Amino acid sequence: MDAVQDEAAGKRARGLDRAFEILDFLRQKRQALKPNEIAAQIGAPRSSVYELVNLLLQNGILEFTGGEGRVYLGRKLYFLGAAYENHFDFTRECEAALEQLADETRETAQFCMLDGNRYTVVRMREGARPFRISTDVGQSVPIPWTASGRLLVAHLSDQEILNFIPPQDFRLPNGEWLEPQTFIAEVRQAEREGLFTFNSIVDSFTHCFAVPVRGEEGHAAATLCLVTPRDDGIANRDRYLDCLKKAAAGLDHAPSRPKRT
Amino acid sequence: MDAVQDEAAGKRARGLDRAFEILDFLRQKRQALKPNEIAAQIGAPRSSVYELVNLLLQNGILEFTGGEGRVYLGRKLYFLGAAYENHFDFTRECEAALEQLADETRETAQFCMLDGNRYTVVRMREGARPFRISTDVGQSVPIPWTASGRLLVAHLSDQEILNFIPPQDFRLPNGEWLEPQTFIAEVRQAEREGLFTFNSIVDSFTHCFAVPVRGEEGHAAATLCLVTPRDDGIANRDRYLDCLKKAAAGLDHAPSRPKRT
DNA sequence: ATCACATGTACGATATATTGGACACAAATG
DNA sequence: CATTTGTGTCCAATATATCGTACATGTGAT
Repeated sequence: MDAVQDEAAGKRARGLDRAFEILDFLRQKRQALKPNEIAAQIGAPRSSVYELVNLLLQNGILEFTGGEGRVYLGRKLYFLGAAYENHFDFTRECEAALEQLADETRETAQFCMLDGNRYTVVRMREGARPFRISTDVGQSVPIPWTASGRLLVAHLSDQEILNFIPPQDFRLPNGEWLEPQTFIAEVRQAEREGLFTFNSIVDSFTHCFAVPVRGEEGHAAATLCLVTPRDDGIANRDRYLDCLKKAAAGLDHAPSRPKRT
Repeated sequence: MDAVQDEAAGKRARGLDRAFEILDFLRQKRQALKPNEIAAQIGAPRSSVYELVNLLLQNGILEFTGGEGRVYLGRKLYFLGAAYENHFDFTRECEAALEQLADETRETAQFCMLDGNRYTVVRMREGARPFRISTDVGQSVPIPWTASGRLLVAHLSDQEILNFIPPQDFRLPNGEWLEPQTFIAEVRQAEREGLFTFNSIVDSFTHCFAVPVRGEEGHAAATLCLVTPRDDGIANRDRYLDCLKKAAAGLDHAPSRPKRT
């Protein structure tokens, strides 16, 4: 519904929201930070951050690490994440699919999902020529920057897409502005064709292939992608797409199916 | 400090604490539940639980699954847990150690840690005779019930141990009462010897071996364990302990060492 | 039909969590 | 030496989150 909640000025933030904002921020930074630094960088009152950090420390959600009072994500989060992974048991099948893709194509293969209203690489298998991939596993990236993004929002209406994606995420990394209507047209095209491919707009030398992995609700719960050198990708387009579709078929309905019961 | 905080009557619970209580409860249950059921089973006001569940749903911390409005741990927790695992990169080395133990002993090997003030099996490798192990991976268990428990609290003073472990956890599964002083004596013995072994008090047919894996602070951050049939365990005691110590030495200082930086 | 129960929603009262600002201290900077 | 910056703690004010209660619904039992 309200994708952006922190727009009103002079309003107090809810502790829970702030807490998860802190956790997400630490995940993005991927390093331990002092409460003071966190407060400054997320633009939250220092006293609130100190209070919340202490609460989270007591719960094992955060841990002291790196010295100097720095904190990072805690063990409890690992346990909770492991329980999620155990329930929605996509990991094993996912790894097998990536393995298969890597074997057949020798290219870099990725398993991607939405993280809130952004895109993230959940698992990756490096290809035979491991060139520098621009997005690391676990980093969240604006949806419009990625081929997978076209598939992951395809179940939403045009208006829902516009509400869902933060407006500033249509600003591409090279500074250009991607017209939302252009993006939506690509989404609809991807939806019809059941795939999306393009020359990456994050770098200037890769071609990206994405196909949907469908969940219980029938829409794309995740995607499988290949990231290839541009020449290679264009030369092997049909074969690569076949490999992707085959691998995705093996995962379909898996990501949201409980392990048992 | 204050291990038990929900003792005072007529006091409001803090949303954050309640929220993580809900998450932990779902993890213990390992299944999706309706908000109503959660409220009833953790003894929290229904209106509060509905409010919190909705907040957590909006944040992706919880997800609808299983129909009928049931909720379970969400994808965001998986991402946060993965970030923790990536930072404190014990997984790879841990798996190798378990593999090695399983090869050398053919017995069930476990990697265990504290989860707050209880004990949990983080990873397990089934042995050649996979009999029914009483504790599953991810379930949390009273510290006094386990061999590892003796090692995991050994860095605390006697008084700290008593404050740390919930009093009711000294009630053993067979109904007997384990005198805290007896437990503490065993803790000190384990600390001196750098190991603890006993016939399991959870079941009646296994023998347990535990050795510490030391973290940066020098005390047991985790343990490696073997769970064996009693005869086997007693017959091979010395060899098994050697295997454990060797494997633990390979992990020492690893659990809390960042991958890089 | 009547009752009991499970489930979800709505709302007001009040206990309290969030917040800005003051304070203390150390370290860096001029 | 004076000043600025970074860090953490403490405190009171008030906006609001929590919680009891009431209400609405569906379902199954008696």
